[in-house]
Amino acid sequence: MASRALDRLTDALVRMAGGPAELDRPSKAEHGDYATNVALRVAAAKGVAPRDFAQEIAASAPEIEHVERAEVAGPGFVNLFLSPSWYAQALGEILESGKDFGGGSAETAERVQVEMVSANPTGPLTVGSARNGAFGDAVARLLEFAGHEVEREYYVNDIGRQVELFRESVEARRRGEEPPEDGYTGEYVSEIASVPGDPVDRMLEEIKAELMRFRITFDSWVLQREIEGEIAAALPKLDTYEAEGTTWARTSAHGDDKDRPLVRSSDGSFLYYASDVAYAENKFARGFDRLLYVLGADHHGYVARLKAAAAMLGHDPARLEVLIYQLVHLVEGGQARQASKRRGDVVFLSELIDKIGIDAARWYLVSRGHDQAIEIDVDLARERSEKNPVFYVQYAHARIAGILRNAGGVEPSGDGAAPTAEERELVKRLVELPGIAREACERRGPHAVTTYAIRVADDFHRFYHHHRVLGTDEEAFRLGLCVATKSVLARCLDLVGVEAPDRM
RNA sequence: GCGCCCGUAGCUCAGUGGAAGAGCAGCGGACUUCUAAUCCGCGGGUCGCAGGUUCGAAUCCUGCCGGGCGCGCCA
Repeated sequence: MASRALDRLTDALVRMAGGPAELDRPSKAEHGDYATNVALRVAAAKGVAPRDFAQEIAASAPEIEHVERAEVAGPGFVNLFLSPSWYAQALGEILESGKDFGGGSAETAERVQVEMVSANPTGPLTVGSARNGAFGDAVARLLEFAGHEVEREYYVNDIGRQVELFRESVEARRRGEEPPEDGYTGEYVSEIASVPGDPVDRMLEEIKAELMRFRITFDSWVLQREIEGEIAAALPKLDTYEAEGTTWARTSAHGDDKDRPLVRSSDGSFLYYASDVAYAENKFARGFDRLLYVLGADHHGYVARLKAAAAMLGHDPARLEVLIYQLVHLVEGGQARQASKRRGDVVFLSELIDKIGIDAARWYLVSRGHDQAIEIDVDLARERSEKNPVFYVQYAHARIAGILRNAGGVEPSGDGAAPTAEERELVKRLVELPGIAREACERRGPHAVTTYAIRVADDFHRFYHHHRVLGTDEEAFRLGLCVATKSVLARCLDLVGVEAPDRM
């Protein structure tokens, strides 16, 4: 947590105790506004009993500005009870910060490249690619909000066996013949076949349009064809040897579990790892401070070899970061559907969007930890779309917009005489945003944002139900709460690429 | 066989050393109101199992069980 109002409390406790302090929100109201473990953390180092030390802290805590009283609890927690002045200050600071509230947490701004989606142009985007994009784009947005400069890139595998197989499959269809062995057979193959032109070019255009519809815009598109020409220059920088009639990269000496072949024995053409190396070198040469690769769990074996490439090329492997997300499994009609483009038995992003909408799709795909497999029951996702948490959060935003539309000339303010329980909870929730945004960014975990947004909406709906805003003695303060809450909700939604409607 | 990931309420999942949570599903309540797509209440747990570290473990370490993904000339 890192709002200024919170930081000042933490700093004061650190000075008082002479050691590290953390503030937590207790689950029970009788445990105060905030609880600190400072006595537990420091007592051991000082060689005193935790509870005794906690007593000392609790006794002098009221000397800290805005601390009304303090109690010792459990093994040595200190529960802090804050005065109304703290809430006024905290809310005032949020209003003052406006749209910037919670941002700019980066200590040093970096140039970061996020390579994501990069699906082969051999078929429409699947829900797996959608998770890649929703996750990668949310991470990119978090990085930008923290103050980093981000470039989004899509790597197009426009050459190689798969795209040739795709071309042959389409051409076979045009001639009315059976597709080749292991060829592509989906319905979309027929559609591509029915219009003239190169199937790969056309597929790529469809992917670009689909991504735009999904609100993901790329700054650059790199073709494997272009990288291929840089392989010859990159390979000499590697640690290689000849064996079995081919050239190998000694990646096992750099953390990989086995070496990787660079050249195909049969015809001397470059293999995929050679392109990986050249592409990584190409990225580093563009001067990025950090390279993020967003890959599905079925590519987790790439982590070690990509880092090995960075090391062999003379770069710090820590600057090359691979973000792995678990796969998206689909269930429809009680049957699992495997994501395989070649068999054509797969749910495409377009189908998911048609059924549950862009907002729900983006929300749902980032709202779980990236290490967690997502199981989507396609039928159920549609039926329950109105109960999707995204609507709950959007509704809170729209409700506030409604209040603000009806508001007269009263100026929103942080000053309130004696905030009620619901108002206190809401303010404490809002001041969490900076910490949530920073942690979500540093851990590359945007799902923390959606989890937090639900809590904010929860606290607001509760406040709304218990207290009228307009035409009350507390109108200025409550309007301030509304403005701040709307801003925080809008920020959270934007960070995951979901719209914040003013009306629903 | 080896590597990565997962195992928390009936279901879907948050919670990476500090007092076990949310949503959905179930049951019962609340609309002369700034939006009832909301709110209030109730029930529900050997945090996969067993050890270890620690004042303190769902969280860290070891082993095991169960599930997912992957394991050089495809990308």
